Amino acid sequence: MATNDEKNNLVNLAYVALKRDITEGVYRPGDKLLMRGLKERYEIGSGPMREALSRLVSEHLVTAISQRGFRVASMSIEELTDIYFARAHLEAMITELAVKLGDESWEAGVIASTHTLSKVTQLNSAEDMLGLWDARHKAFHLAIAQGCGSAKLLELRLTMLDQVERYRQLWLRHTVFSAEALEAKREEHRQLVEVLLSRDHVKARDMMFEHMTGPVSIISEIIEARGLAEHE
Amino acid sequence: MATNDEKNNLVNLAYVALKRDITEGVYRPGDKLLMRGLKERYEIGSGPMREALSRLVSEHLVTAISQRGFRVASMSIEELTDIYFARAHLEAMITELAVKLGDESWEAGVIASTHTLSKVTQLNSAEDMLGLWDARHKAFHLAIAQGCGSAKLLELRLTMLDQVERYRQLWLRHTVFSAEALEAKREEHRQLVEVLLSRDHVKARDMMFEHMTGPVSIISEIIEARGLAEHE
DNA sequence: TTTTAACAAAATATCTACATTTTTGGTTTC
DNA sequence: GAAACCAAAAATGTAGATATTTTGTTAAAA
Repeated sequence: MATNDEKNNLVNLAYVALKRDITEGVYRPGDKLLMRGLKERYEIGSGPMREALSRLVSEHLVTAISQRGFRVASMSIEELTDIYFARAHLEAMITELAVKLGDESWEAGVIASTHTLSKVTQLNSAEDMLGLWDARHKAFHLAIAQGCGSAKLLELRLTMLDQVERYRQLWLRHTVFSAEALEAKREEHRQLVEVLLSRDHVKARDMMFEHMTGPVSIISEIIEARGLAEHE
Repeated sequence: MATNDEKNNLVNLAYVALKRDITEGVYRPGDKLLMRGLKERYEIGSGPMREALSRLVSEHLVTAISQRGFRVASMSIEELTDIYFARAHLEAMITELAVKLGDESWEAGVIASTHTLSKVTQLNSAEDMLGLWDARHKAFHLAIAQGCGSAKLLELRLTMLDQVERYRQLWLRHTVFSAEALEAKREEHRQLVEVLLSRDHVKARDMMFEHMTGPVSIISEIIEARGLAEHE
């Protein structure tokens, strides 16, 4: 038996592939997703394809109208603002809990992932560097959040992360490819960890909220510049 | 054209019907959901049925294992505790925001729904009374939450409400059918509204958190008494 | 006798191909 | 210019083929 641990049916493969294609911009916001094309691209029948689409609908990456098929969910400044507002509040709340409840192994995890993140330097390609920094940055924030001790809260957090992903990708390139921006983030993280370990939950909460809302203005500009929002 | 406004395809009908059947206990936690039976009961082919199941999976009401079909998600004291913990924190946070940001029309909405809820009295059948109180109680809490001004937060809130529904149903019968418990809730609501309107967001936050966690011990007892949890 | 292993049959899940229904977009008619 | 119509395109649904898992049986090993 190969390395297929859990779910390896066609629906899953199509789901993962389409999700990637949407977040990577192969299909752009508002694009119509024609069955014909999808079937061809993912080599799958309509039934399973619909199921995969269905999942993305529940993640708000795709919208569906009965009898009129599927579209890539549109992006807008309004959604950007709201989603980051909600996410920042959620993350801040989780952070407060983590500071209150986190034990020694939580602290260890935070410190370890901070270190790992700080070690990302120029690699073969800039693209590799992007991927690695992103992965470790996510791991860093996850390590913090895990201290809250609630599986459901962590799940909610993931929901938001999924929904924000397309917007976040825009910010990511901006940040990672600017030595200046990257250094600023590094410093923010350093201060954040300091406060976390000092167990000042009010300060930690506020700081995390600020940390999470920072990207909004940058992303806003990029969206307007590229005309990504609400194209008729 | 009839009253069908939006989505009236077979998938939706099956989704709604199955969801109701699960929350109402027609299918019990852990039950295997056989395609054969489902197809028959909801008069639908496997394709659409899978799609409906798929949606319930994303709402955590059903679990799926590749090649082994679907089951009603199990219930457990652990999940009950975690889900109410997460929900209480979320609702408390939203309440705090609502108190900070809610405008006059928000206040009006809260007062109106408080009044409407208080007017529920004995009806034809006890079952009718249950449904009406539940609907108005939900409307009351929604009216409060809407003050937060964030569509995404309200959406997260609904996610949690869906996930908690099976547990909440247990509490509902216990509360509505006991004049004593019902009166206690009424008083809690009265105090809650008082604090909301006084704009004391810290107190409102804490009070909402308490209000939301109250049912846990009651539900816990019911689950143990009925042996609903994790049946082998 | 009890346990383990091997296998075959039945039940079940998954997928494809095609049939049906609905929408879309262009053309004609008033 | 608006309404009515029609054909092409697309979405939705069904039936049945294929693949996988489960179950029951038998026989060998402990």
